[in-house]
Amino acid sequence: MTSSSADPGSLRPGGRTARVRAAVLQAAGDALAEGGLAGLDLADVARRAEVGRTTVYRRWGTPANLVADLLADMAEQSLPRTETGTLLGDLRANARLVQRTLADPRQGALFKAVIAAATCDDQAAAALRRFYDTRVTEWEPCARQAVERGELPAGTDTREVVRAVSAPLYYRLLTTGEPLDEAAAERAAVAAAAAARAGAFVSEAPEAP
Amino acid sequence: MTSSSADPGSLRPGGRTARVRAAVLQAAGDALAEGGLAGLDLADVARRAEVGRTTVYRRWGTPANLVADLLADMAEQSLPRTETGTLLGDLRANARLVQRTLADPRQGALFKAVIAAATCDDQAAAALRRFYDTRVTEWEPCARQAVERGELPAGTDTREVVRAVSAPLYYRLLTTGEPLDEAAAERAAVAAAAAARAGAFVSEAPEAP
DNA sequence: GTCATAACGGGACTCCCATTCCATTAGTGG
DNA sequence: CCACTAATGGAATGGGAGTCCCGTTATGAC
Repeated sequence: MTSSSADPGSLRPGGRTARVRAAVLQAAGDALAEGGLAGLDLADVARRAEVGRTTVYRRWGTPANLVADLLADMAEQSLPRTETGTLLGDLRANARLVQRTLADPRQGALFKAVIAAATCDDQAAAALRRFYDTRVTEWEPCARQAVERGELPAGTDTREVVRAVSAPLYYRLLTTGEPLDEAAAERAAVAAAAAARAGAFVSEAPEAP
Repeated sequence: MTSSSADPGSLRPGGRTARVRAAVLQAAGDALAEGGLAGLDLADVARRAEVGRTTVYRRWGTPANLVADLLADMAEQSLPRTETGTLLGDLRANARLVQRTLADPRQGALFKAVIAAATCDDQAAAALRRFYDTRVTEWEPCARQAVERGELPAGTDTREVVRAVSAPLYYRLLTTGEPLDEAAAERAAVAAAAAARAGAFVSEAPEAP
C-alpha cells in the first residue's frame, strides 16, 4: 500500500485545511481561557470554530492533543527580547513580559490550562517543554552577556538564571490568589539577579583543572 | 422542615462514615498519582475504595470536590519544621523537604494533579491556597528569626522568602523533564537566601515615618 | 437494649461524548 | 479547465459516566 493514512492535514495543508486549523486553535484557546482544561469539550470547540465535530475528532482526537498543537502554535509566536545593557535591566524586562502575559485574563487562564494539560498527558508535557525551551533560549543570552561583562561569575548556568525569573511568577499564579502585579515582577527580577550575582547558579568549577 | 440536608457525613461523622471517607481519599490519591486529574473517575475511585458509586457521587459529586477534600486532609498532616540556627540551614532543610516530596513518584504525581485541579475549579483552588498557607505559616518563622538575628534586612516579607524556596522546585516539576535532585534543592535554598540578604523581599520602608 | 433515621449500596435509567459511515466540497497536479 | 482524491460535515450508532429510586445497614440518642 502507498502512504495511506499520514494524519489528515499533512497532504493538503493549504487553503481550507489551514483555515480549519486556525479556527479550531482559536476556539480551543477561547474555551480553555473560559473554562480551563475541564471546559475543553471537543464538540464545543467544533461548534465555536464553526467546523464539523467529525473533523475535530479525526484531526486531534483528544483534548490533550489539541492543547499540544496549540502549544506548538504558541511557540512559533515567540517575542524578541529587549536589551538594556545590564543584567537587572534585561531580567526586569523579561519579568514584566511574563507578568503581563500571566496577568492578562485570557492568557493567564490559557497558561494555567496548558500546564494542567501537561500534567495529564505526555504529549502535551513534551509540547510544553519545547515551548519553554524556546522561550528560555530566546532570553538566555542576556545572562550569558552578563557573564562576559563580568557581572556574573564564570560557570553560571545561564538558562537557570532566566528560569529563576519566571519561577516565582508561575508559582504565584498557580498556588495563591494574590494578583500578579508589577511589584511581583520587580521582586522576581531583583531576586534572580541577586541570586545569580551571589553565585547560586554556578554549576561546576569555572575552568582549569 | 428540620435540618433536612446538611451534606452527608456531617451529622454522623463517626464509625462507618469516617472509614468510607478515609478509604475514598486513599483511593483518590492512588488514582491521581497513577493517571493524573484526567484519570480521576469517580466510579473508578468507588471501585478502588470498595464503596458504592452512589456514595461517592452523593458526598463529593465532582472530581474537583474530591480533590479539595483530599487537600484539606493533606493540610492537616503538616510536618514540623527543623531549626538549624542559620537562615541558609533552615531554607536548605525546607528545600530538601519539598524536593524529596516532589521527587517521590506518588507524591509528585499527586501534587501535579492537585495543581491541575486547582486550575479548573474554584473550590479546589481555595483548598490549595489554604494548604500552602498552612505550609508557609509553618516555615515562615525561620525567616522571621533571621530578621531578628540581623541576617536579613528589616521589613523583609518573610512569607515571600519561604515561597521563593519552593517556587523554582515547583516550576521545574511542572515545566521541565529534568529530575528534581538534591542539587536543585541546594540551588533553590542558596538562591532564596542570597536574594533575601540582598533585600529583594523588602516590601516597604522598615519603620518610623 | 431499643428506636429513629443518617448514611450506604445495588440496579435501572438517561444523557451526552466519541466513533463510524458515506455523501459532499474543494485543494492540487495535469 | 478538468479529473482525482484529500479533507470536511451531517447523521446514525454505541458505550460509559452521572442520576434517581428504594431497600438495607449501622450510628447515636434515650
